Formats: sequence, C-alpha cells, structure tokens
Amino acid sequence: MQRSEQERLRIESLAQMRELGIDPYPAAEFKATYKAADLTEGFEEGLQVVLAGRLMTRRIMGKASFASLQDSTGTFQLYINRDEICESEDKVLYNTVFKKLLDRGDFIGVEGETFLTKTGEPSLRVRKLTVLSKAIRPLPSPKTDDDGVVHDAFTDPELRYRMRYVDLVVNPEVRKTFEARSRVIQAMRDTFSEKGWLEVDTPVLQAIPGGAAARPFITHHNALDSQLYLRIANELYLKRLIVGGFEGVYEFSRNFRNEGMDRTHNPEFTIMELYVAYKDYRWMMTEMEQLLANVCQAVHGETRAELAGTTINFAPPYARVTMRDAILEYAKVDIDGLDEDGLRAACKNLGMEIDDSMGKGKLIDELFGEHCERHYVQPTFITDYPIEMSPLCKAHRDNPRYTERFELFIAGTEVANAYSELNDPIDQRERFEAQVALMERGDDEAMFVDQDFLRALEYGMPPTSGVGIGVDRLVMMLTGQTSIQEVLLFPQMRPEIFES
RNA sequence: GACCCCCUAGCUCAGCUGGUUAGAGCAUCUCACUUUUAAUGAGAGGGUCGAGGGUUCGAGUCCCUCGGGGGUCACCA
Repeated sequence: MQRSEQERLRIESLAQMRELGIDPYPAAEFKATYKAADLTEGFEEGLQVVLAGRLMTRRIMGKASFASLQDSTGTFQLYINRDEICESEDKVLYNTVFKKLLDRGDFIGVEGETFLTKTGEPSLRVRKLTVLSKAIRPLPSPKTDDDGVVHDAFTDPELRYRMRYVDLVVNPEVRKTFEARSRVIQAMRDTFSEKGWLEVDTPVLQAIPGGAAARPFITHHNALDSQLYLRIANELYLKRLIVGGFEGVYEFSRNFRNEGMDRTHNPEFTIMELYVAYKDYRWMMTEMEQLLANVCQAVHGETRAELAGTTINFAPPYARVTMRDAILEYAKVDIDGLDEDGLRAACKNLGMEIDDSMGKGKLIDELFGEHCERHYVQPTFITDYPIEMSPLCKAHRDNPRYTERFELFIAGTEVANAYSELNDPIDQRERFEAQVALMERGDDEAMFVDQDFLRALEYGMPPTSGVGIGVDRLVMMLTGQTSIQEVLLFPQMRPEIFES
C-alpha cells in the first residue's frame, strides 16, 4: 500500500511513542467531566475539568502552546505550558510527545483548570495530558478567517460522501444537519407516543412487494428456496395490524426502490407511515399541520425554515387545493368529465409526451406533475386524487370518481401522501384487478395483488386514515438542503475499488 | 439510460493556441519563539497530473477507450 509522506511520518511517531512507553491506543476508560460546549456556555474561571477529544489546531510558541480540542459538542482552547505539564526536569512529554509525536486529528485527554487569556478567550490550562488514540491519516485542514470565510474547505462531494467520517470531523455544519435529522425523527416519535400510538416493526423481506408502485430489489432465501423482495412500502402490513385491533400504529420504514438516483431519490430511503383507526383524511390534514409545526419548532425553535432563499412557513393552516382545481388553474384543463380520450387529447394539446400504456390516472398525474407541482412552494395539501391513480384509497364520499386522498407539497416536492384507507374488501379486490389489467397493458409499475392482505380486509378493518411522510425530504426542507445525499449519512455510491 | 462538465501534492486550486526541471496557499518536516487564534519569522521536503492506448521531435494540455464523481434530462403514480 502506497502511503504519503505525512502518513509515513505519523506511523513513525506511533513507534516512537511505544518506545517511550506510551500506549497510543490505551484500553482503559477515560472519564471526561465536561464537554466543550458546557465550558463555553456560562464560562467560569478556575474550574477543574477533564476533557477528551480530537486535537485540531496547534500554535506552538517555544515553551508554551495553544491548541484546540474538538469533542461532539464543539471545540475548546487549550493552553499548554512546558513547565506546567512537566514539573520535573524531564520535559519529554512537552518537547517530544506534544510537540513532535502528536498530530492534528489525534485523540487526547486533558486535565486542568479554566481561565481567560489576555485576549479574553476561554481556555483550559493543561496540567495533565493523556494520549487516547493516534491518527495515521492527516485530516483536511479548512481554516476560517476573521471575516468568517472558510478557506481550503473539504468540499469534493465524492470524498465527502465516501468518507463521511472525515466530512463530519471537519465540516461542523454537516454534523448539525444530522443532529437536526435526529431531532425531526425524535419529535415525531414523541408526538405519536404521547397520543398512545404504537411503534412497530414489519418485514423488510417480503414475498409480495406491495403498498406502492415501484420496481423492487429482488433477493433469494436459501433455506426456503424462494424469491423475496426488499420492501418498497410497509403500508399493507400496518393495515393488517389495524385489522388486528391496534388503533394507532407507526413505523419508520426503510424502503428500497430499484429506480434511478437523483437529488431527491436514493435507492434506500425512509418513510414514516402512520395509521389511525376511526379517522379520515380530513382529520389527518389537521394532524399533519400540527405535527410539522412541532417538528419545525423542535429543529429551529420557530415554525419557519429557510430553504434555497425562501422562507417556508410550517405554521397551520396549510392551503388545501383539489387536484381538479390545481390542474384547472395551471394547465387550464378541467379533468372533471373528461374521459381517457379527452384527457389524452388535452395532454397532446399541451405538447406533453404521452404513450398508449398510460391510463386515465397516469395522464392526470402527468398533467399535475408537469404543470402544477412546482408552484406549491409553501406547504399545500393537494386533495381528491382521481380514483384510477389511488388503488388503496377509499372513494370520495361525495364523488366516486375521486378518492379521499391528499399529498402534501413543499417547495414543489411531494413530502407526504395520505388516504382515508380503503377498507371495503370487495372494492379492494376490484381495484387490484384493475392494476393487473394495467400491468398486462404494459405498465411495469402497476401493483401486485396481495391475496393475504385481501383476506385480512375480509375479516374487517375499521375506517382508518393513514399517511406516509418522506423523512429524508422533510429533513431536506427543514435543513435547507437541496440534495438527498446531504441528509443521508451514507448515500448510495458505486462501490469503491481498493488496491490490496 | 442520454447529454454536458470535472478528476493535478494530505486539502483547496492555478497551469494560455502542446515546449525544456509541473506551481501556489494551507497542511507536513527542521530551526527560533512562554497568551496565540487563518499565530509569526527563516529554511526544506512532498506529484505515476484518475487508468490505459494513440497523434507528435515533444502531451497535465490534443484524440480514443475505460473508471469514478457532479449537473441536466429520462425513469421514479
């Protein structure tokens, strides 16, 4: 393996440490008494503290040095004086270990007391220094000048995504994004658990990939000698649990779809699905408004978030627009009363690319996607989807051509999808049969029939409303990111080839 | 899958219509320095220019193939 000059020197330092009787990778627990942020907030002088973290910058001035120590909460300045850490005549710890053998990126533990430097910087006067772990590779070294401008930042997306561990160490805003992601998920979980709903786990390996229309990843179980799929959705399993008598169930579901990748699609992604018995989609809209306001509050301390130069306002209520009105407004087409041929003519009229495999539902969806979607920047519920495009959703109580469905759009992107769930087993069977017809017509995304799910519905499912929230996309909206890769710790990449 | 762009030191980047020994800043190494904070001053080392082939007297630069990444589009109801 080819090593750079810097790596070779660090490996040499490692050996020298061992010769001095210092274990560069000690096994013992190291008990830090504070975190960097604890010391910075409400700074107190003369406090005895023990800190642990990575040595990040060093400014050596002969017999005294300044350094910064970075832990999970931030950085804190260290002041290291030769004669204070080496009280006897033996100055090896300072002159050799600290100045020569330690490098940027090494983990150390320090003990001492807090004080203010003459320039007023909160600092730790180090009395004792312990090597906790030696780093062999040099970290990138971004620097921030007086004007807050970052120089030499570690920015190459390929390197950042492949080596997220390095990205997280040197780019503090990256760590903040993932802390925000965790708060989003925690806020949802807290809200649901307070309402008494049950968090459940349902199969990732499924014999029939149901609940959505997408190409699945296929795998094989040896002992059963059967083909299995990684789930594209968990919807049908959560509904089975509602049949079983749970009245509120939810799951943060990692789904897998064997489709293209772009800035809003990764082959594996997370959808939070929630089903609540005796509710309808109107109730769910109100519930979602409150949930997202809470989540935004948890992340930002207010119900607004900045995204690509616009302020997104998450405070309820959100606009509610029917799909018919949306298409009427932006495409000037009234889908009400148009049959498939009429729709096809209208699409052609607008210069859209369409083909014969597209049914009525798909044509309407194209109209909406092409002309309307991008206009909904502030959170907006698009409601009452045509029945042809929603095979798991109950027909609208006032008009059977539509369904009791909404999608929530933010910044022109679909963030949530909800129904008054179809619980009529006869109707559901017919809808599945219509999907089979679409599949035979050439639609390779039509849904599979799940006989066991139909059997479950035949045992009776209470009226239920369900929702799926695209967690990754919601995190994007809340953290101002425009690429899904920035909200996934390890986005999908082509496998890296290593020389052995 | 299609098109466009990118790949040069540990990091961020220069490198013109092809020209002699491939540069800078930071990082690294040596020396100096007991309150610095993009520390400072003096000196030094570090490169298979993504890989392979071709054109040429001569290729980081031009051409071809391959690999990786980014963007746009398609696909993803």
